[in-house]
Amino acid sequence: MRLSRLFGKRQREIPAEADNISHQLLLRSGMIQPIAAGIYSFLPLALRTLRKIEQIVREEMDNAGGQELLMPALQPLELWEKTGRHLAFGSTLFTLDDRRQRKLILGPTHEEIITFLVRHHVQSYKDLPQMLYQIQTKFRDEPRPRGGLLRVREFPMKDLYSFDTDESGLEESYQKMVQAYKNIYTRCGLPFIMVEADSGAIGGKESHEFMLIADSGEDEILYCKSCGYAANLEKAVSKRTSVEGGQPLPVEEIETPGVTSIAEVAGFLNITENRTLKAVFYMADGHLVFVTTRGDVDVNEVKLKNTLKCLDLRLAREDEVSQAGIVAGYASLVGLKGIKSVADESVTLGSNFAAGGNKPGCHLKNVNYPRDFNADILTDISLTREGDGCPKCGESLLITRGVEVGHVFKLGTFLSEKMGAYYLDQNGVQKPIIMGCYGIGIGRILAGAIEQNHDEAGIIWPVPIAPYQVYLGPIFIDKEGIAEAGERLYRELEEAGFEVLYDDRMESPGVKFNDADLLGIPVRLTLSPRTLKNSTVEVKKRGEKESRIVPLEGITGFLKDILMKKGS
RNA sequence: CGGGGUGUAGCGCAGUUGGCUAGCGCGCAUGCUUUGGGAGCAUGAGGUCGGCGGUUCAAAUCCGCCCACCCCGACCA
Repeated sequence: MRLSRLFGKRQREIPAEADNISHQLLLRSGMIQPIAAGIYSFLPLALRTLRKIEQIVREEMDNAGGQELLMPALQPLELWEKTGRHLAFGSTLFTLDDRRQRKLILGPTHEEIITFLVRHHVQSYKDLPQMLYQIQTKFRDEPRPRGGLLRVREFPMKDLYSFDTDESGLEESYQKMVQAYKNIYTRCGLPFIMVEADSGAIGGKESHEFMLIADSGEDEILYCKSCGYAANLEKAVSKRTSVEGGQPLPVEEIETPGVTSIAEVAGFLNITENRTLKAVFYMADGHLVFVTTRGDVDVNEVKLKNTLKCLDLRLAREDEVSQAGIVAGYASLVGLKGIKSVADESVTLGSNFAAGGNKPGCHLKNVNYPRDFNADILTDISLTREGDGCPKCGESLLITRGVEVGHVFKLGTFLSEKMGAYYLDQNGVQKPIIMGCYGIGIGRILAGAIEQNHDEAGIIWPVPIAPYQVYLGPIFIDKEGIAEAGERLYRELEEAGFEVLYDDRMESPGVKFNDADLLGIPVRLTLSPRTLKNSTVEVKKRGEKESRIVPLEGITGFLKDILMKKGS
């Protein structure tokens, strides 16, 4: 490709709207163009990288036993009403009416469609297992698109669905996909981490996410250096530790006027925060829920939401709390009746806690579980923090940020049951098909790759997903045979099978070098009167400081070597 | 949806106590001179000042309503 003809202008200045690095570089390099919030055009350069990522994904899916197909983006809302998932997706679902006022949606994912398909084409255990996938555009009306391609409303995604007869089959499919995913990120040249995850709106049981480590990532990951445990913040658990509080003593009332927060209570009584009980109030699908934890523990709202099995969860407003007869600042579960309650396990890990007295200006000392209070649900709803003990080995957990570029779920049978996707087993017994689903955000890999691989000057593409492998930039192109030599070399490289971006522009060296750096093509070739005189060319790898002079004779072999080399 | 911010040429910005033909840098076009890390000079093209309405002799500038986009939070590949 001739740079003079390449569609998509590079920009010298950082676009004002772009805040994070991949967004800035994608815009500056002329790879994407926004048209509305979270909606972008992919220009030729970006599309080449996208296609390369897709190809790697496709090969790994095929290798793992997947079959590619293509489902419609346009889906009847009816299908979603059948599974009830239109409620879980809520207004994230793009909806529209056709000319007969039939409700349609733009698919945010394809479990409904694929299950419908499979229901019609699978009858017997002999038809299973199956792994079906597609690479297709997904639509999600995200509440807040952000970060360029990191979070958008229309995006290309690979989604594979597995169908098995039993749990061990699902486990096998799941492991095949995990391995395929690992292969994909490795082949793309992108360091990743696999973490335990919450399954969110998709539903289901076990779930893992694949993260590209990057500071701009939206997700927080807790991980253990010594045993390898890693989990998304919303899923992470920690080793729970008990607080020494001594033998249970009789409950005692204390006057605590104006003392409401945990910090104030602890200070007033001269005890540590983990010797108190915290009360937090949520509205779950419109109902007030009393949530209590030990004073040093924060609530993990995702865990709480899963525990309550509710669709909508938010902190309750003051008026909602007082309407329920609760005295904010002095509340506890001691003697409280008629309100749904959830307690974190931490309330059992200690004794003689300080808690609210359920009347203004009053707290209780020596509150003990379960002697003095109980909760409808006792479980882990704690927010794990950096420094907490690893649940597996007890070492201190570390925290980092990542960009989620893949997510695998064990779905089980709830979708197949709702959609009527059954098979007959060897004994002629009808059983629901066991499902798994596996997604990769192709466009997000592109953005994540830039987040991971850049410097002040621009992008540094890993070779396997670079839009072009070689940037060929003759300088002083108007001088003694340079243009001709450039054209000759361009032709030679293309004939040898290299993907070459040929900078045929009449520009100063500085302009060309800066553009080459911005675009991040892995290898830069510079042809100049100086090098040409000795029948040589200057070769510089994008990620390296030093360049070297190489004879034109045999240049294709030389390039092959450095492009193949690992880590380049 | 809550909180914050911004809309003036392709990009980055100035101008906003109302006042002349709306400016600057980059980029773009033409010409000459240049050229190993974003060259110089000259000439030139390019604007519904986010939109609608109002106030006024006069609005980018004041008032009202609306829209769009960005950032922080609740959600996700």
